[in-house]
Amino acid sequence: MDYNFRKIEQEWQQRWKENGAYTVVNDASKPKCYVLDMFPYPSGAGLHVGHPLGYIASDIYARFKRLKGFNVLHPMGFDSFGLPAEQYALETGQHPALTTEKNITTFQRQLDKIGFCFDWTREIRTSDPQYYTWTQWIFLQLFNSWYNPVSNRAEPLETLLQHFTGKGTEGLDAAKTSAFTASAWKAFDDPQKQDILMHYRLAYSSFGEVNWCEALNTVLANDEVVNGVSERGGHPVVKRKMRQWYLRITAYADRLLEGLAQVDFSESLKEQQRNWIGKSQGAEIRFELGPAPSTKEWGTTEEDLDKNQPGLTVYTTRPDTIFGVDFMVLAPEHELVEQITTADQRQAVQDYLDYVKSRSDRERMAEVKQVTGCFTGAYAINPFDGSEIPIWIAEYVLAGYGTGAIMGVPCGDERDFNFATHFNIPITNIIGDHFDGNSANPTKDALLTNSGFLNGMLMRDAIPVAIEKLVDMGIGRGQINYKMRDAGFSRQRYWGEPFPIIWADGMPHPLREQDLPLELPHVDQYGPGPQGEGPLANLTGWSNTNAGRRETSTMPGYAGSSWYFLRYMDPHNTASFCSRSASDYWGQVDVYVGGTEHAVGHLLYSRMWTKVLYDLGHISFDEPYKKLVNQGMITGSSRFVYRVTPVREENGSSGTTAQEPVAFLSAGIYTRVMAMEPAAQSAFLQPQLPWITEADAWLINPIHADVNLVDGTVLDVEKFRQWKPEYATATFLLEEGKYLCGVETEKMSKSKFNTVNPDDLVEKFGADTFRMYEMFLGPLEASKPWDTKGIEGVHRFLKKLWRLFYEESKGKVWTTEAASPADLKILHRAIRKIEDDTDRFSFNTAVSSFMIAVNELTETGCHKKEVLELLLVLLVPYAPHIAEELWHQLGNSGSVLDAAYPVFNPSFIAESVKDYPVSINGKVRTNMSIALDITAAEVEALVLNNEVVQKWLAGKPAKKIIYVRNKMVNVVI
RNA sequence: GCCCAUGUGGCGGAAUUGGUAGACGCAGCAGACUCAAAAUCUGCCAUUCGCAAGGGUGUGAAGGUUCGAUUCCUUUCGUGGGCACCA
Repeated sequence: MDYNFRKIEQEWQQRWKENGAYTVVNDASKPKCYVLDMFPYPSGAGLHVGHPLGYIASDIYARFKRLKGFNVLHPMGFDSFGLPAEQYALETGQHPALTTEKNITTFQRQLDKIGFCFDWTREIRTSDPQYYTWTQWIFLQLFNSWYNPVSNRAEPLETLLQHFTGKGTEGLDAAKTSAFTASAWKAFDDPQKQDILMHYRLAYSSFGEVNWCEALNTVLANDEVVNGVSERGGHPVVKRKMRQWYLRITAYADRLLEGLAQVDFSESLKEQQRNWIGKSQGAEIRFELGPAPSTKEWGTTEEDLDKNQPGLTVYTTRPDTIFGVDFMVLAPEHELVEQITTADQRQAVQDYLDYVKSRSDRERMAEVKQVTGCFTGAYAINPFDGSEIPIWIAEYVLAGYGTGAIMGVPCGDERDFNFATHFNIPITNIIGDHFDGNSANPTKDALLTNSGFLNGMLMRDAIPVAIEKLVDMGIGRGQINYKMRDAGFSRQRYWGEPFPIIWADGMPHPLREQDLPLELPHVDQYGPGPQGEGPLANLTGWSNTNAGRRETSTMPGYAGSSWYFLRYMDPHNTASFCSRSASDYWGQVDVYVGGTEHAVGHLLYSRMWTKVLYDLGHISFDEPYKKLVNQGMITGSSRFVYRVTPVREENGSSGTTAQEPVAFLSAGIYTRVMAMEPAAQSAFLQPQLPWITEADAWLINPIHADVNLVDGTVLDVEKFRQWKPEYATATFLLEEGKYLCGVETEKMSKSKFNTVNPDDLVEKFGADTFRMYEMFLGPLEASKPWDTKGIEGVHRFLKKLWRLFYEESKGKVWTTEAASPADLKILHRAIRKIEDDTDRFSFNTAVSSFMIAVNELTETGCHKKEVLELLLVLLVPYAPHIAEELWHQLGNSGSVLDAAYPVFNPSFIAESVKDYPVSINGKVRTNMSIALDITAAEVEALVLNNEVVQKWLAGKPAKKIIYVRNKMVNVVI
């Protein structure tokens, strides 16, 4: 009886499907565990071996937890709204709904072959109206809520209205709108009130500068723009003023930051989120404008800091360096520029502004190091010593951050130093020896000099002192800034959730909840609508209603994915997005598995939505994911052949027509030839390639060969000849009868011919082998190269395991004989190691431990059911088909997953496993067994009586015996 | 430039987190079985000295702490990723 994996896997997959083996019910009697994968976008391109990596890991973990008695939720679905399907529709005219459906079918078929334990009854698709009705519902919650800075949470708009009616804007952040009193509020008309409310809503519409991508004909969020081009497709992105929907994620900046302390994410991912949020603490300082020191009394109240007051307000994180200010710089777009520029500088400033305008964002980004700027002719006054500070404009200061103006402290800031040096602005040194005159020193640990009342203070201590003084003088205050901006939430596209909004009288009116879902209407044309609107604007019959005109943009891709993990808990609920009992039971996602590419997009948005739903009382937790595991990339291992190409006389370009001779050099020959002088090269090649005449008449180029035509590094020459017509008659220069390819590790991509299709491997080796091999490749979180050759080792292991039960010649070999202590030692060591490894997501070492155990059992000839059965329990998360099959062969019924075996009970592990090494003088070590938790004296007696130790001590007394942790005994002679 | 990772045989990687470095697998070499192939099995496989027994060296490099360092600290180099005029 052979290991017939094809038959076994097909039968078990069939059985699982028929029995609904992985259907999960909300069973409050069992502890829960929620294991989630980042759901895929169903793209049309097929899978390669890198794609299932995370799914396999989560599948193993899900089964493992079920084995340990947990009720495990392990669902799968599709992020089925999105740009690519619509781009495809534009090119081919196929409706996105159709292509998406088709892609999902393919996707599911591929996944099913690998034997995942997804509960498909809970499948969700973000483009399904049953699903997006709740996306729209949550949008309305956001629209009808505001962030109360006093209670520090989101609240329904009613509490804001109460506040306005009672106290006006008193106690609220004044920056949002200009202040008004309760009576003024009551006097406003409706449009005025709506306009004010819009400044508070968590989802709001506003006229502002957006990232516009002409090629995609839509607005993009900041995280969808990378280096000035769109993340998808790499199209140019420009700034444009438009009316847009936004998500007030900035209100949650602090809580998103603080929440990172409670979640188990990798340090680098947390760092990425922190960088994105970009919190910085500093101060805003207002400087009086020159030219001469003013005699005006400084104000002392908050209102005096109003930006409308004369003066220049800057933002700095280093108010301690205020005596080192040698110049001011405004962003070119700063509103004061026009006002303060003096007559003799007007032309120069205008020229500079023209220059700045002429430069694109990309140019600006590419030439970061270039120092440019222009003096305005105006001066600000240092409030402490009355000195005049020249005010410049320069593009390195950004209008959108802080106040759009900075104070230049060249001795402490690199950019300021470069600026001062470039424009010959004298530099004031306020840090004594710490400044050497050649470069800025951004230290906080220097003692201040030349700094008036701050003299002699440590800089980091001077920061609060300086702020306090500024507050006393009424010219400054502590201020926290964030780099993060509110997230753009509308797209001028078709394939997304329609907004449940109707515009009338210039105001947005939400649909009533009972009118949801607002279904996406069918279109035949996917081109843009008029005036920068999306395709929905072309459907005038749909967009014009009695109540007004519908919002024609749609929600972005991240809308549906920001809350999908909640829907899995209660996917068929028609009364709410998820019943409170379901979300209370399942709670946070215990383990979330996915790539790092969503670090600052999806992961931040879904964290925010969770916090909003929590604040509004819809769920009981405010962080969605307890633990996040980022699987690493599987890189492709590309194979190269080295082609010798003649250079055409006429134009000097290399030829590729079929008539021309084609030759390939094996990798070793290539290396040798490349090391030769040109004359030697032709002398070497000519005997074999007669068409080579002169040294400069040919070229040698490495080109990608399809990895599927290569076994290890040996090229299958015959298959290669058939690959492309022009290779059919090629000459191959071999080494020892073989053509060897060059190897390089690169990202997997079709164009590099280094992708490997999982279907082929599953067909050839089986799903169990494939699953275990993907895990065996290396640590889950590391990026590692794919090597098809290695899969045979894992396949051999499974065959070896099978032979512990059945052998071809003898048939059944397993017995009911009782296990010996030696057998149990092998088993128990495996249990301890594999359980621990699986718990820590160290799947590669767990697979190794399986191999060791099977090797040992084979070696000792152990075929005992008692031992093998428990091994299957351990194995079922990794290789479910073979484990279930053999489990049945042993005469068991039901699934191994539900076997109530005491495998994972700590007391189950025999004493036999516990042996500990002894180390003497750091030199000699051997194994000996000692009991746990014995006293130092007992250890001493044990060690000294130990035969091996006696031998090495050779009669000499030990000076000291150290009982180290990990039960290691160490003796110093 | 800043931040975060990371560096171990020909290759992927292991080392119970300070305790026998190189587990396990791939590749390679030698052998068994076979008419042959496949499959399977056995042995060798960091480096150096040695016939051997047995030594020496060795975890990117240089220091340090420790009885003991791949692991901790300092400096430095290489690779990968993120951020990038955020004041």
